[in-house]
Amino acid sequence: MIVLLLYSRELKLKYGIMDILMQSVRIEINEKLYLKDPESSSLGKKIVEESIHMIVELGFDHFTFKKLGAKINSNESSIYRYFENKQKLLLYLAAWYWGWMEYRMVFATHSISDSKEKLEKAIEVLTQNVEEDNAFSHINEIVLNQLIINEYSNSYLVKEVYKENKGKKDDYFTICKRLVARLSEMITAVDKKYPYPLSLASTIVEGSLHQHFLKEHFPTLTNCNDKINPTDFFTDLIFRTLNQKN
Amino acid sequence: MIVLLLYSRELKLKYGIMDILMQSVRIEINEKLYLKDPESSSLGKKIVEESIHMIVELGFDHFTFKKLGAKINSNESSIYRYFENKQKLLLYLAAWYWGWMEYRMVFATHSISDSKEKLEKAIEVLTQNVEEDNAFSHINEIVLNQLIINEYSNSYLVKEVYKENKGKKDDYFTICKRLVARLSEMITAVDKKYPYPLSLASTIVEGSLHQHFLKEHFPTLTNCNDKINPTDFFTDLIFRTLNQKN
DNA sequence: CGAATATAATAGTAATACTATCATTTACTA
DNA sequence: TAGTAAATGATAGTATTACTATTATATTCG
Repeated sequence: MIVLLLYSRELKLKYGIMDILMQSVRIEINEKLYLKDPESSSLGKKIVEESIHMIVELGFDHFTFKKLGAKINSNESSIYRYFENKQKLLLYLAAWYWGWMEYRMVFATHSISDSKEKLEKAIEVLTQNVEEDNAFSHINEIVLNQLIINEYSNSYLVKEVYKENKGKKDDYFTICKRLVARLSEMITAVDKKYPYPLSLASTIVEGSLHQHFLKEHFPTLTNCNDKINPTDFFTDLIFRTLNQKN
Repeated sequence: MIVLLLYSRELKLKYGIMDILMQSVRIEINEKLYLKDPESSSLGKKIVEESIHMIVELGFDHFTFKKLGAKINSNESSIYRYFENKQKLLLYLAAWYWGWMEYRMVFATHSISDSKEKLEKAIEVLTQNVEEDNAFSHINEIVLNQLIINEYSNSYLVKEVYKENKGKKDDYFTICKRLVARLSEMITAVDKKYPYPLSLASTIVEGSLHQHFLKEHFPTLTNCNDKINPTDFFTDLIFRTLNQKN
């Protein structure tokens, strides 16, 4: 869930309302993903902040707590007090990412009453490349977006997750599930008769990451490039699909 | 490429033509993926055969050459003579899988002249769950299909691949690229004006794996289940999308 | 100021991902 | 059929990883 704090009138005047909101948004994350809340200390924040850069740089496989400790002038053992292991840290980052995406999607679509427009906006938010960091949170969203594009599958392919937590596995993905459910509802609002709203929603969410990945690493497998982006492709796809006159 | 050997008339009578073809099909795999061709010896075949089962059982992360050696009554060091490391072995298996899919797709669609029918058949072959093993090759295709569903992303997310092989990285995926290109052409044949045939093709190919994965591990994120399968979803999606009358 | 708490430093363990060496079996050839 | 090359097996060894445990040193807070 998202927690909003109240800010003074002065602050609201100084920054825009969106910025204020961003500043005060806190993305709530499943407690089982950490041992000690990284938001509760400056070391914790540094761990999260720097791990994002490091995973993007080295790839998840070559990322270790020891290397991270060295980089932030801290110690391996200290990092272990925040996260059980690096898989949990990755899941934490993924949860944060989905929470943030959900927040942006809900925020951007909330005031739109036309269902088509609403869905269009949602797709835009979900499939766009993140190009601006809100600069309030310690998390660099641009780099985090890159991380998720590169490693997203790791975050749910780690067999640990669903072996360790039989029955509870879904907990880790509550946010992502909620996001897909919301998108699915928007699809249904546009076309009540469409029979696969959930599959279409999950295809948009993960297909978008995939197209971004292809664009970067295997450009011959996609039409996306500097000019055409995944948003164009998916917007076109969804509106061709819904409300057919057959 | 696919190599066909010639068989005697007797054999052709004994088995059907498809079976014969299957028996004589050999999927050619990039030589850089192995040190010694595993098809060239019984040990090599055992390595490939048993590794598939083991990776599905343990998950790729917990799979090791030592464990595999124990299982096939061979030695870690012997396996290293066939494959540089387990990542390469996974890439080998993925290459085999895509080669086999391409073969099935080409075979199944070759004689169809109507472009819609052709595309429909291709989608069917690519998105269906593999339920029958051809029983000729030593590779169990049902289990391999399961492996690819579980671990496919590993096979191209391993940073090694595109760090080690800058510029050459695509080589490992030639077959997959060719498959997507063929599918893309079939899409264009149905609708010459459709602007994203490559993206649509890659979305089908990887989206199908993803839907199979969700069906199994996160059923609330998909409409696919025992009755509805990814083939239904994608067939519907593609034919709604192409040849709109707008 | 003292006590709790957080962090750092160090050491140690078991597993992994290899490499190297040498012994043995098998296959092939003169 | 002996003799040799090639394939495989057995064993050992190394560096790295993913931790756990222990103890020492800061830092914070009542």
